[in-house]
Amino acid sequence: MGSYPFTQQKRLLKAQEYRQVFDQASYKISDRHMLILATANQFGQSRLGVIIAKKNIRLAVNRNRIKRLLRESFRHQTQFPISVDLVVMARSGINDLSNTELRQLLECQWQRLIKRLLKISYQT
RNA sequence: GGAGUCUACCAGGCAGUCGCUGCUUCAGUAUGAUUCGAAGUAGAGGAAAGUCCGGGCUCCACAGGGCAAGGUGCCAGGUAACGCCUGGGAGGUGCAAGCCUACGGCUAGUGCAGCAGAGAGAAGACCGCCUAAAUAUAACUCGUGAGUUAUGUCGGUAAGGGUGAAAGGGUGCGGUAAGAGCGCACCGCGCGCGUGGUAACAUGUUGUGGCAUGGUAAACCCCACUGGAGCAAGACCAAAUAGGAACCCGUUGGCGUUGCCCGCGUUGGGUUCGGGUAGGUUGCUGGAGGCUUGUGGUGACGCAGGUCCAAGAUGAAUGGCUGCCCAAGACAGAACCCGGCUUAUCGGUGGGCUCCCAUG
Repeated sequence: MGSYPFTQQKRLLKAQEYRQVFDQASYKISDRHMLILATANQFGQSRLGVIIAKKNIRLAVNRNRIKRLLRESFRHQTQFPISVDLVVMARSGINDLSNTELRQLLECQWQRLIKRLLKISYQT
């Protein structure tokens, strides 16, 4: 049975690491709830960073909820063909989604990303 | 039983499974640090919120005094302290239990007050009231300036009407031309004194004043009290980089000093010190701590004993999924820590008190 741990190595921790993703973002997936930036890394495992602006989601309780759901969904996601650094930026509409809706939406976004990644890796 | 009021408390639960953070123990590589693995254990709130006050803690400033700005403001007590709490007083409100109060000083000064109204602060004559004094006209009487009556002017007047939120104490009697604290009695008010109370204040007065003292100080102002900034405080370690210091090596190197030599200036390499950016460590949770027993106090709270240890993250943990149950889950997430205040909030539980109805 898979345990899917989520340790410090699987997160973006420093401002510099976030900046790298912003500067070299080779893949972008966007809709009205969120924006996902991604870039390939050399660590052998994918890493996640989350940005939720106070302006978009006012209450700390809701910011925590979205952050946790994002992490949980990312933790169960093991199908990336190459290791990538991700930054997920929340937009204000995301707070209207229920837990179930958000989970389904994220599942869908991961599939879109995987397709893009596969396409690139075939070309190279 | 119904209605109300005050106060204390709870904040969905259980099971399975996959994770996250701290701590403890065990095991492995290779001593240790560290990392990984396993097990155990702990892991948001009554408001964690707003950041509105007060402290602890840290740094800065500090001989003493003054000025400015802001805040607080009945009295006493509690407290580390407060703008908080408790008790008391005063005023308002409710049948009551209760609740509310920005509650120092406009008999220090300055200012302000729409509309209405004659007049809004050493006030005022619109209607009304008066003809005593002054004066004008007319009539009459006595007889040449006096009297009486009538009408008016000036004048007197704050009783009555009218305006207004408010008209410069109220009622009665005297008084007067009419009136008026003008005088008196009672009531009210101020001052003084007595009594009770630590005091705010209450109460009495067979003392006194003759009404002088309208409102507004979240208007200026007067009186009393009041250092500043914050954990991104502060402390430590420390790649990089700028410009430095000391020592050593070389001085047989380069450049300049007219060509050469000496000398001088400048330049080099290494080590250490210092510096402090990125980053890291610490501050960081055992405390004005919780629970409980006794005791002092009307109470807030104090004192003494016993017992317990209850989050500590740092891109930031405390969650996801599945199933079951019910009264169907609100507001909402620690970020140095406490004491308050304010605001948000689905429901529910216990206790005290008041009023109404019924029964005994």
